[in-house]
Amino acid sequence: MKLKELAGHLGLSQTTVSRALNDYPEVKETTRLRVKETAKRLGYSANASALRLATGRSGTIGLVIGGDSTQQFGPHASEYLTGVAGRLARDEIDILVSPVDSDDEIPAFKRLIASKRVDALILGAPAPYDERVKLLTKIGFPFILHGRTEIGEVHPWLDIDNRGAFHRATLHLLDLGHRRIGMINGPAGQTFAEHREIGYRSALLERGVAPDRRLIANGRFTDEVGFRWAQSFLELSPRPTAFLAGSMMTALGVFRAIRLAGLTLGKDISMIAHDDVFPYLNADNMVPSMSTTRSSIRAAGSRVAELVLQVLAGKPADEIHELWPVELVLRESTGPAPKD
Amino acid sequence: MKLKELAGHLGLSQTTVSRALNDYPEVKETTRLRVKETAKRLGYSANASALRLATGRSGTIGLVIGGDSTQQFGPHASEYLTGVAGRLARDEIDILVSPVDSDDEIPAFKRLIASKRVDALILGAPAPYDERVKLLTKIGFPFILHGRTEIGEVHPWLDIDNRGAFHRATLHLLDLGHRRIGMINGPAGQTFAEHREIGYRSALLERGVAPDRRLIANGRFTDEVGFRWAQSFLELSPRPTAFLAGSMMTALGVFRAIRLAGLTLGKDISMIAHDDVFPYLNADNMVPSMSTTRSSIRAAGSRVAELVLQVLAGKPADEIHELWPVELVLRESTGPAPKD
DNA sequence: CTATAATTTGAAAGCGCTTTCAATTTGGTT
DNA sequence: AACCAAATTGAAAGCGCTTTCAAATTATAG
Repeated sequence: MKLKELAGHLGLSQTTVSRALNDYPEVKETTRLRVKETAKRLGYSANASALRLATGRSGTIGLVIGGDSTQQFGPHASEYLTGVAGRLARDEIDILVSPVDSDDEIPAFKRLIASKRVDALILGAPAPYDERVKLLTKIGFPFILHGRTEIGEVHPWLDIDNRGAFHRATLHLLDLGHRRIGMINGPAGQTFAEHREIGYRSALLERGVAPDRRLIANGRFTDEVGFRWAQSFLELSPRPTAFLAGSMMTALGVFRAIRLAGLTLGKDISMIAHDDVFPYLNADNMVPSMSTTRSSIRAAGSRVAELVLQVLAGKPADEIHELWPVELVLRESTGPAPKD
Repeated sequence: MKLKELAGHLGLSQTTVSRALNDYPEVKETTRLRVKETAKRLGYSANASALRLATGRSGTIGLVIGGDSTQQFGPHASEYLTGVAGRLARDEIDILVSPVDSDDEIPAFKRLIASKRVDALILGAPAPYDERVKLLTKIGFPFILHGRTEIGEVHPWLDIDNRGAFHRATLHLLDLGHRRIGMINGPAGQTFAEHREIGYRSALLERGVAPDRRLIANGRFTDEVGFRWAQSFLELSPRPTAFLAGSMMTALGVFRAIRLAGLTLGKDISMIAHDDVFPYLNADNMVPSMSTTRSSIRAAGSRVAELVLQVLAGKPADEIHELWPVELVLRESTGPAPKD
């Protein structure tokens, strides 16, 4: 069923039918109704390619997940995607998922843009000097960044206050008397991880505690990484009395290491983990329940989608900067530092 | 940069340039090289919409995740997506992620197809009498199903042997002397969950153990669901001595309930969980390490993508049926049933 | 050297839509 | 009843590519 046929059925021209379907004002109300009714009845749906070619807009937004060198989407990806998809579906915008492999990232981006496959891009997991961001700002292609870079360029972004979150969490642990706080952070080289470290360090300095680089680790957000680092930290002497974990997955590993060492979480050792709010892994339900710095990555995805639409609608880039606060939710995994 | 301009630069017609880029045999080798080189140098990349319109193929495959009534992608989704994306990227096929909301699922499908947005669909998480599958087979639209239905229709599918996996796991527990085995299954109404229950029940019957419906539960794959059901099962008397968990998330919840009841996993209580192989949650690293029925959902995603390409290449539907075996990996969470 | 076949290139139509510009119909005024 | 403005509809061009069919070029043979 193509427009021409539909027009035939109706005894109208393609022009009028097209206008009726697209709510142009100059078509008579009764014909509009008739057209829409018939279109629905016959199951007409415009050929997307033709429409895109004619309008020059693809009605598609590219979602670049995974980012850096990870050949895989993490557990965060699906939550994030859920948020993005939920928002874009409302406007009938398609999502093109790009698992750009880091080898020829930049050329791949250029092709993506040159082929007019997407109207805009949603980028995530930036490095401090992200080449993709540089490229896109240079050529003026619409995009939004989930996260931030250290590049001076003005461009739209949404980020959570990673620095603030870890600053506050660290301060809280310090106020509970902890002095040796192990930090199991995300992958080195990612801006968000660096921000978290900055927050952590600045809190220590504020309270006059010298950071110990043996207590700072980087790695992917897996239970294994959490477990290994926690174990190695616990072998130090004196050992840390508290942990900061970069993700709930990390926390699960740390949890296990603590238990395996015969220690009790919330008593011998405290922990605060960052929680991106996975519906399938609830900090509240753990035993002991987990104190977290919490920020919904799904909500962020939804908002990022909203913002990229605003970018496309012409809102100036310098008005699209959002820094989301991160909650500190105290539960049972944090307690006063044990007396020596 | 459009084809016409590129042709101008080269002093050739659009026709020849198009043919050169698409490796038509009738173009002279030297010109082909010259064309390709110049195209690359000038960063030419064909307008996707025009190309799609002209060829009638969209070069896009729709990925319908989440399926049923879940307004969200689960933790499996990202792994699955990684697999699918990895394979399709090799052929430069785009992925359109469809978070079809269950309200108007069928109309949404019809629109998706009528608008020629995708060349084929990848469906997952079917119900036994899946309307989507019925529709697609009826109208003859190319697709592959990850999972199976009870509908008689012939269509391509790939599934893991859920029945066999749970049959075997249950048999193993029975052979260890367990007689009361709690089953915390996936969402009711999904074929895979029903298959698992069938496997579980048939194993019990084989050993002359009467299934106890109080020991069979359904729910989403979250730690919370696992926790709640496990707790309620443990309150029964006599309580179960073993658990089957539908996912690693479920298992985490069960784990917690066991510990909270003062029991020891692997000694007082045994557990086998189904593991879709998440890189961020390793059954081996748990304490005690978790016995699992294991099947990589990422590998399945990759294979499903491969198969949908074969469907598009014209391979007959009745030749595309794959039932993947599921490994039973025994670790420390399973042990002989305690003496009463 | 021509005639003919084989190779290589080009002109133009068409994919299914939107949109400009022109044509037609309708309604309100004298 | 005639006229002009406003409302409504239509014809046709164009979006950027592929592909058919015809034309031009080159190679091969007589």
